[in-house]
Amino acid sequence: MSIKELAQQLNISIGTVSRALNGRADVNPETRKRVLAAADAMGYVANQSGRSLRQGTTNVIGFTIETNVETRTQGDTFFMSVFDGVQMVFARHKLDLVVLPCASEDDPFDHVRRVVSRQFADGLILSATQRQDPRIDYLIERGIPFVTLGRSLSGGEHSWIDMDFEGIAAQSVARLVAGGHRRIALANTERGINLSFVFEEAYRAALAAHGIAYDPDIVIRGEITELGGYRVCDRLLALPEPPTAVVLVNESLAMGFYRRLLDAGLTPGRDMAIIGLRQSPQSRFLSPALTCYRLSLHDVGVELAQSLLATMPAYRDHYPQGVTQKIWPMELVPGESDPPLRT
Amino acid sequence: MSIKELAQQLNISIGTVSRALNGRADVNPETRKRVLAAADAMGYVANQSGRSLRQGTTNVIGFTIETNVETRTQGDTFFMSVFDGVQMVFARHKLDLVVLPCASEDDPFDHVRRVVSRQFADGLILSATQRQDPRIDYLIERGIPFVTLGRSLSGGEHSWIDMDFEGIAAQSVARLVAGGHRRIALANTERGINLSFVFEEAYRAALAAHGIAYDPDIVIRGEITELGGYRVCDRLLALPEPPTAVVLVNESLAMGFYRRLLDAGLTPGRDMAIIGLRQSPQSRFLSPALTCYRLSLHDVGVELAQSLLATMPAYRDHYPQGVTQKIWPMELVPGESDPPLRT
DNA sequence: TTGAAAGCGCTAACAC
DNA sequence: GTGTTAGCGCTTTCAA
Repeated sequence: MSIKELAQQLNISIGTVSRALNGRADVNPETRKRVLAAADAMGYVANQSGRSLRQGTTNVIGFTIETNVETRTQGDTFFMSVFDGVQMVFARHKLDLVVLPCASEDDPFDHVRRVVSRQFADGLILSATQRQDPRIDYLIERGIPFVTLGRSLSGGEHSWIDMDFEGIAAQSVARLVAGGHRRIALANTERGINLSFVFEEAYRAALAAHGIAYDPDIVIRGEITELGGYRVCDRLLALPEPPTAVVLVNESLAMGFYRRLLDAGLTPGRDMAIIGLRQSPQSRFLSPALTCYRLSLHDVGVELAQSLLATMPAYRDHYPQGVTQKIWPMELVPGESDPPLRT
Repeated sequence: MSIKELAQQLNISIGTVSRALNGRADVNPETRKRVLAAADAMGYVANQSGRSLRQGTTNVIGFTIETNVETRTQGDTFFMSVFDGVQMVFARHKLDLVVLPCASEDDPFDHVRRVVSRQFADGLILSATQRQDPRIDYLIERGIPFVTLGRSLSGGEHSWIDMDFEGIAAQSVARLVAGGHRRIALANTERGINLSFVFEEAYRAALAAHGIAYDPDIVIRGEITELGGYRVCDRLLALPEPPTAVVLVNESLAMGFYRRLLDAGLTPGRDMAIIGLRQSPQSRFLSPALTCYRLSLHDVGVELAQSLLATMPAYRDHYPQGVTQKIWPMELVPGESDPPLRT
């Protein structure tokens, strides 16, 4: 079912059909009605390749995600909600969101390069930004509109949205210090992803602000999974002088952390204070309830979409915000996992 | 950077360039080398729209998922691992996997219709199959190659892969009965999705096989989330005669279920035996460890990809398996959550 | 208000 | 082994 066939059915030229379907003003209302009715009846929808070739735009926005171990074990929860917010905005502009998973064997940079060079999408949303991220430089160089979920040292004037890791680290440390804790560990992710650096820096700054010396022995890096949490706790407990509190870079670690404490005959919270990161369906059902931080992932998705559109000439008018570089605030959800230190 | 420019650079016709790049035999090895080198140097990659328009194929496979509440809140991640397996197979054929999230506000049928009519993809993988699923009939009618992750009453001769819910239900009930349980509840998902029916039927059949009467009061339907599990347990505990064991349609329910028992001063396992569904990162860290079933999601992805390719004329030769209708076996992972009934 | 026609980038059929 | 060219479906310019 091509526009040609549709035009033949109607005894109209294809040009008129195209104009009618695309809402051009210079078309007889009567004609338009006929065209729309026929298109609907015959289930006609414009072929995207033809349209893209002609217009040079795809009406598709790509969202790259990585299907590595860490995303695989916790990513669905996070991204699905973000997608939903993104789509809500795109739907208004008849843009389609397409998720481009980068296979674990594949290199994220090559992946983005392939996507771009095949002209898959008019714009991109990148996740899992690295501290130095060649994808960002590449997209800038190629002039492809994009926004990243996560900061990076690469680029500069591009749009990004990131969570307020500084705020979280500062607030978590302050809360623990107020509870009498001085020996506060950090369970971090492995180096590479930018969040790892940002979070650790903020943690160090927060310690310094309270006059606490940084001790590398109680900064443990591992995989962001339940098992990773188990192992981190294991290493902390094996220290000559274990910490009395820990700040987790990701709430997925909490479950394994709790379990390791229980296996050692210790009680999470009472024997070691724990503050997680994002409130998740799981963290609410931990016992004791995990102290963590709340944000609306749906709203993050909305903001991502709007920031991207703001950088695209065709949509700039609707979103005159320009370049967006936003630290997303998160709200403390006090739990029972970080009581004051018993003296 | 188009093929035309590339050809001009090389002083060769675009036809030859095209043939060289596409690995045609009738091209001078010397010429091919020059073309490939130039393409690489200039970062040329064929425009997908032009190619699609000409060949009528996109080299893209779409994987539809739904970003509804259950997928969004489900703790563990199912799809990322499946994607990874799917991509491994597609990479061999230079096919790109693209995930098409259906927004929670959108209708899955409309969504598939849009995807198809815009000729986005050469083939589709559908998930979250409904008992009656118009998407299946539609794809068959339109002759679009597809495979579903999940059975359905719709269609017939199409390919699908589904988990062995019958086997799980039968094995779970048998295990509990062997432990002395007779009053075995079922925590099911809400009606609609086909798995709900399949699982419940298998549960009833298993009860019957052991001479146990079906009691609708202990079949509770709710949301597949931690909170859903909490609520299911709540309702079961409120019964005049609570069950001594429960079979969960999804392991995400387990965490809330455990929590509700603990809140009531009961011990999961000892006071109520629990068998979950799939082994997930979380279920391994529950205490007592959840008895559940294991499968390789990566392998499911591989099988999905192969089944789809087997139905596509262009790839049929590599995968001569024809229509695949496969019940995926799952392996029992005994935990401590379903001890024998104390007498 | 409509029709005719060019041309987006590409591949394949055909001519040489 | 290479060049030429038609045409995939569509939008848009230009002419009527």
